[in-house]
Amino acid sequence: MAATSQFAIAVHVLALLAKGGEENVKSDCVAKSVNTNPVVIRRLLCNLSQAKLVVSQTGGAGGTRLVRPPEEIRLNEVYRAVSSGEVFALHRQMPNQNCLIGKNIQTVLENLQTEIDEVIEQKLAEYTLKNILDSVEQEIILNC
Amino acid sequence: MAATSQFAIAVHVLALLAKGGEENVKSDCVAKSVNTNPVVIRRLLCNLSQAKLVVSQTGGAGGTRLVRPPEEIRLNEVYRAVSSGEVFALHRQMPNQNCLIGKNIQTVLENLQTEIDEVIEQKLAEYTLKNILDSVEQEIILNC
DNA sequence: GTATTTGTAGCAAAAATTGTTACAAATACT
DNA sequence: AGTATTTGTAACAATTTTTGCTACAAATAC
Repeated sequence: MAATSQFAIAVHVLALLAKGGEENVKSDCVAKSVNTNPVVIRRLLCNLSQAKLVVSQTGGAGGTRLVRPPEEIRLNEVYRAVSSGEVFALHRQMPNQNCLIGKNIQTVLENLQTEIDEVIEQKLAEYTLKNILDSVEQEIILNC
Repeated sequence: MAATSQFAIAVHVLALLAKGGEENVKSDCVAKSVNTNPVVIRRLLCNLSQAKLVVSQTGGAGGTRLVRPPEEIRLNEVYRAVSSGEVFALHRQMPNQNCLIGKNIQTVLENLQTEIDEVIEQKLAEYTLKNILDSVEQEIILNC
C-alpha cells in the first residue's frame, strides 16, 4: 500500500539518537547505519526538527539529539511528523463528474481516510521510542 | 504516505457494481466513471474476483457483478484484496548489519506494521459497501 | 459464425521516491 | 580573525512504483 519508507527510517534514526543519549549524533554516522546518503538523513531530521522532536547544531561538535527522553516520545508524533495523513491515495484522475457516484465518492473516501488515520495514530500512541529501543534490545538477545 | 489509489478505486468500482444490482456492469462503463482505461479496471476486478467479492463473464452480455449484497461486504475485505499489508514501507536498502540497531530494527518495524494493519482492518470492518453507498447518497442530497 | 467482453501479457508513460552534488550559513576551536 | 567541520537546502539525476495503453487469445451469447 505504502511506497515511502519515511516512517521506518524515522524510527530507525530516532532509535539511534536515543541510544546516543545527550550527545550530538552526526548525519554521516546515522547515514551509515541506515545505509543511505547523509543528505537523505538531514532532510528527514529537518521534519523531525520542525515537529520539535530533535534539535541540531552546525559545526565540528554539531549533530542532532533528542529534545525529550525516549520514554516521552510517542510514535504517533513521529508518524505525524513524516506522514501526509493519507493512508491510501485518492483518485489520481478526477472521477467523472457527470456520474453521481464519481462526483461524490471522493468526499466519502476522504472521511474514511481521516478515520483510518486516527486509529493509526491511536495505535502508535501506545508505543514510545523507549519501547522500540527495548524491543530492539530483545531482538539482539534472541539473535545470540 | 501512500502512493497507490488501488483501495480508493476499488471502493468506487464496487459502489458502481452495487448500484448495478444483479446486472453485469462492463469494464468500459466503470472506466468512464473512474476516468481511466478499461484494462486498469479489469486488472483491479481481477483482484476482487480472486477475493470472491465479484464475478465476471465474457461475451456480449458479460461484465461484472457482486457475488453478495452490498450490506454483506465489509471494507476490510476490499482492503485485503488490494493491499500488500504494508501500511508503511520498510527500508529500501538493507540497513547496516554491523550496527546492532540497523540489524534488528526491521524485525521490530515488521511487527509494528502487522499491528497497524490489524487496527486498520478492524476500523474498515465497521463499514459495509451499503454504508458507503448511503454516504454517497447523502452527499448527493447535500450538494443540491 | 459473428459480435462482444473479459483476462492477461508486454510495453510505454507518468509520478513518486530516493540518491547525489554543491555550496552557503552556522558553530567551535585555535 | 582564520580554519575546520557540520547542518540546511537547492537543484538535479537515478531509481522504483504506479498507471495507462495496445494487442490478442479465450469465453460467451445470439
